[in-house]
Amino acid sequence: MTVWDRPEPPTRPVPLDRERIVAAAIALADEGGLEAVSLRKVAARLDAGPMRLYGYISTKEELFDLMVDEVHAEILPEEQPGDWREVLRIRAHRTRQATRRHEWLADLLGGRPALGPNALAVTEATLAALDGLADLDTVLRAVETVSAYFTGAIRREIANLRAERATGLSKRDWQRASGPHLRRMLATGRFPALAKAVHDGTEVDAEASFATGLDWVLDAVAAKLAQPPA
Amino acid sequence: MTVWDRPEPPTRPVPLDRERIVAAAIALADEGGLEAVSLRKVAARLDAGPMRLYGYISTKEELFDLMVDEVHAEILPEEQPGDWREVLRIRAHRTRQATRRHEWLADLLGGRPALGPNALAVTEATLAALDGLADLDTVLRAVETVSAYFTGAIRREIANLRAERATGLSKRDWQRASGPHLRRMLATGRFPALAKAVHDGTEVDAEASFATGLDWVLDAVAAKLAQPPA
DNA sequence: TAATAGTTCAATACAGTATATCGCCATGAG
DNA sequence: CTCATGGCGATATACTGTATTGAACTATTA
Repeated sequence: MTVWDRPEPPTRPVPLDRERIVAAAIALADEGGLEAVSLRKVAARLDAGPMRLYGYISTKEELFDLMVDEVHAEILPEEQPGDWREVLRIRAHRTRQATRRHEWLADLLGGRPALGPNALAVTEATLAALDGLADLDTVLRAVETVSAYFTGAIRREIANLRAERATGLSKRDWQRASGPHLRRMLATGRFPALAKAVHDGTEVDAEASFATGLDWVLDAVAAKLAQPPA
Repeated sequence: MTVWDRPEPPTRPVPLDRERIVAAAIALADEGGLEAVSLRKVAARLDAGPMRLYGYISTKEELFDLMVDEVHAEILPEEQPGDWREVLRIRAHRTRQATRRHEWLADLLGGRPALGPNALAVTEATLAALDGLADLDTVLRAVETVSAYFTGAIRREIANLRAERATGLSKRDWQRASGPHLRRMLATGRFPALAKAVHDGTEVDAEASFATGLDWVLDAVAAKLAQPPA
């Protein structure tokens, strides 16, 4: 027996911490979606038994919360522009980009209040940028309205993207041909306006349509912020 | 042995169909949330074995899609007003109300493209109301922007509602006291704007804040629809 | 140094999940 | 009455999250 086949010493297990667990979970989710995240697989990726994780997190939901918060660190920009409108626009776009990097985020977005440190930091930065522009309630409503928009828009975008991927078709063709199902539905003649929309609608890229809608909402918010408090 | 204790004849199982399955699933979800919906429990509620369902649906996801579409029947109003703005507003409010009756809908809203007959009918009605108001692409963006808003807003509302329920506190108090966690966070002084918002923000009821944000978005959309096509 | 207390981790266990496979039984036709 | 067919249900598989329990190792105390 040479040194080479002497058995490895019983590998002192690498100490775990939340960060490493969350990182492993995110990696798993990036590769195979949220459903690929199981405590067993996360643990396996860290060379640990499943039960080991429960020393650091107390439930799978909590792990998801931690994952969401971790991504919020990517969303928070390094430095903020002074213009409130730009702050909101950038936040929306960064959230969208983060979701494109981590598609599973779409499944979690808006599903639970985000109270982790990074999410709070994002909120803080947003509120700070709008502070004093109008009475507090108006400001809050402005922020919430914009967030509601981009949350919903991002979710829909990802939902469509997945549907396209599943059929391997572009959005146009997807709606045109989408399985026999939609075809049949449209062929019934019960949905003339929809049929026309599917037929005549231009295919606009997702980013542009996201940005356009966002600008509309920002316009609306600007108008309300400009009004003197009632 | 009297007639009364004569054993029941081997109950010819009630024939199943999608409608009954979906209804059972919705009942389960209404009572215990989406996570309470398992194929086993749905089947049990219909006095059937789990495998029986696979003759009518091919996967659990499909069952969820059917549930969502079923609720869309509640969302589609009997008769539409002529005013496009009212049409959009009513659709938003009806979606919100449906989600309050079926909270689990919040978990599914926007998660997948809604292509069932009822969902298509809702879309059809909406598009019909906006037909001709502007060029098609603008109309589509208008509809999508409004949908994105109310989807996101409804999800957040339900998320908050659940969080409040979990702690048994009102929104105000929830944020004030919310476990030790948020308290500690705010106490660090790292989130002054947020702290001020939590401290000074008036508690507005969910419906009013939903309606206000919706009006803002509708204002924005109105402005864009009014503009002559570029 | 010896013994003991305590903490940390992993194996096992349990109850549940979605879904595939297969064999039986009941109903229909001939 | 017999036979075939097809729907149905029981069983099986490979997972899931999580509770419990016991073992092994660390640190402390006598």
